[in-house]
Amino acid sequence: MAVRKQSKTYHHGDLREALVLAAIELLKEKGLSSFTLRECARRAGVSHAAPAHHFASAADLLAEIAARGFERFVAALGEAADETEGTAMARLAAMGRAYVAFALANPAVYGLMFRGGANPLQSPRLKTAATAAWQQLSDAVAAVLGPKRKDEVNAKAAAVWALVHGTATLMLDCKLPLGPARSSDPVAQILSSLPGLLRP
Amino acid sequence: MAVRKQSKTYHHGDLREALVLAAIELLKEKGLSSFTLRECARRAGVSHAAPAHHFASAADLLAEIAARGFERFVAALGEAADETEGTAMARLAAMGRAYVAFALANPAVYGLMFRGGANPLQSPRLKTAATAAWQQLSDAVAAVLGPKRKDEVNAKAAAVWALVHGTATLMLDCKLPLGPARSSDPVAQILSSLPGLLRP
DNA sequence: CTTCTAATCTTGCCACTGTCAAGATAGGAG
DNA sequence: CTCCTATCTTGACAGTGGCAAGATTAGAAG
Repeated sequence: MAVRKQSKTYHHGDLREALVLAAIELLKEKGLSSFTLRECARRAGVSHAAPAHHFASAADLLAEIAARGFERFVAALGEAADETEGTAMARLAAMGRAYVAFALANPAVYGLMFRGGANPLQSPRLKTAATAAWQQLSDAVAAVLGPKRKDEVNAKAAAVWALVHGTATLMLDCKLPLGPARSSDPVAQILSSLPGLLRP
Repeated sequence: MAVRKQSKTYHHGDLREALVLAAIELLKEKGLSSFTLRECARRAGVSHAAPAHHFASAADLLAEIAARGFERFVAALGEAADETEGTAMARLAAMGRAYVAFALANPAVYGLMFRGGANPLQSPRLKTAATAAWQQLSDAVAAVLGPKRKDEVNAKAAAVWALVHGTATLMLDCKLPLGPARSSDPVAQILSSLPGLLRP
């Protein structure tokens, strides 16, 4: 379905975009492990060597998808913060929930964003988006802590990032509740101890 | 180097073990992405189809390695707890450091242990080790919290797990300090806010 | 409008992978 | 000693990513 353009024209018209969309769909269906450049070409209705003219390698296509994912990710965090009124802590908590929700809604893309291919965060575009995300979270943490030394804000922000990132990856990889007692909403349960993280 | 047994005997003698060792070395050198069953066979000095008699598939070999990794992991956590005298909190902190240290020392294996192959934690052996690890951490958390409802202990333990797991994966995947200010020991910096996690 | 250049796409190939099937070898029970 | 069975080898197959050479066409240059 979707963008399987099967026109009779020799030239596709917008192959690059079609490949990206096909790849995202393929990732959603089969996951990263069975992602294939040739399958993307097939879904775009094009020969197996056509992608080479738009992406230097398969990893390049995935890098593009990771970059787009990170940009959507930053937008989602921003929206969560903007839509939430109340204390700075409430905004931070909303961002945390948005963080995990994004990961759960886009498992393969989230995986690409962090452990993407071999060298992570190398594309300048990806690095820009990652820095923006970090800045958002760091600012939210600073707003909660009030006037503090920059070092301390950074340390706390890193801890918050680790907590939400760990929650997301555990949910994705292991269906987190390893222990016997599983809550109806394990994510909320974990994130409820987020405030405690921001005290000396 | 290592276990490249090149004897002239038609039968290897201990191929299964040799394959596991070769695979672990290969993972250390090249990482999971360029892991290859045929390369393992080559390093064990054996033909490309020989491994099939010991492992049903390539994923099976990796599952074996993940299981062994998880067992070493559980042992490392236990040692960290046993070697540490002092408060329950000190023991928990030591386990957290050991957790991250293990991940950093065995990046590929750690990756296998959690996001291993396709279906994670499916082997019974792996599941046993995972449950043991969870129990260790959960007990340590319970010792810190004192007499509490089981639900609360589970929630807090999950938060602790998420924090250390997130720290480990971020260190592995992104060289964590995304922000500008990087500490000399980012892990210690993050784990220093672990105590705050255990307060209502 | 014609021509021609450069981008795009196809076909065909290579080395490599995991897995299967069939034959070679040898260790160990009887 | 014989024979059975586990182990290992050889050879094949479909599939992959990447490269090279040719076909096709869009769009600029004249």
